[in-house]
Amino acid sequence: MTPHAVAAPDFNLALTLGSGQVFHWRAEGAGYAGVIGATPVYVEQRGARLFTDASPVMVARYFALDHPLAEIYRTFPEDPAMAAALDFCRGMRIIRQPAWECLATFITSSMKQVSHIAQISHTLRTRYGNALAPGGPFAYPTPERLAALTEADLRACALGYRARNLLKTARMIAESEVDLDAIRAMPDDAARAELCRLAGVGEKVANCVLLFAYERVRAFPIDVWIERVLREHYFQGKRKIIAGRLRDFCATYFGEYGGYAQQYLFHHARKKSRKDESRKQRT
DNA sequence: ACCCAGGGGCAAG
DNA sequence: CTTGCCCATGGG
Repeated sequence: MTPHAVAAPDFNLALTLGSGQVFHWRAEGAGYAGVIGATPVYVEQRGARLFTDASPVMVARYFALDHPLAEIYRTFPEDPAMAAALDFCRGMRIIRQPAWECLATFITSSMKQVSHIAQISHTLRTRYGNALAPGGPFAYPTPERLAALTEADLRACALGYRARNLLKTARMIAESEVDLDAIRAMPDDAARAELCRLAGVGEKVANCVLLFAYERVRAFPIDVWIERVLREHYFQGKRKIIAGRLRDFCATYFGEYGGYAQQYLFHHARKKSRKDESRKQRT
């Protein structure tokens, strides 16, 4: 049943869900099944409209259908790498995730491939999350629920060394040592510093949470893929690249929607690389 | 048998 | 400020 229609111009649902910002949606029928907070949601795209069984207002907000995409594209720098990424990713949006599940998921993302992050998320949800209907789907487990577990419990979910960090952070949140709601009102730098107090959260993970959960569309996470893109297309020939210099460059060059630019460059680089690999195998 | 993945933390230059 | 090393686990 998908009784509600939502106008969704300049939007590509499949691209958005497959771009490595959220990890629990799965293809079902002609659309996708997932969870927004504590609400099970089915959504499918037909042309410039979404059809969903959930609240249209909630769906439109989650997928950030109010972001002015045309205006965002006008702020992108004009260079070949950015142009190729835009051409490849047109219609992708930076969605608005609940802060805790975004934070926890990116703590588990350290040195992991996208497919395995999804696997970990699924295991945590099914083992320790609340069932939102008989047999699922499941909400992401609350900080309180995870805080009551042992490190061994989490290691049994294939978390490896990340188990310690997730447990520590869950306890810090459950004890109100860090207040995720209060961060919403802070300026970018203060919010980032506050997030970095949590176990397993450094600059990269903090920027992911700022971008994907706190609507800080300027936040620019630098992971191995983005660093590769920067070296190849923006710092060619330079042997030594100071980390701080790289951060300053990204903060200024990509402009007020730098987080969008980053996500387009990231997804394009990842998919292009996979295509290159399969091409290499065929020849 | 390798190599790499949406890193962080800590010690040592 | 920087580099080096360790931390687990799965996919290619």
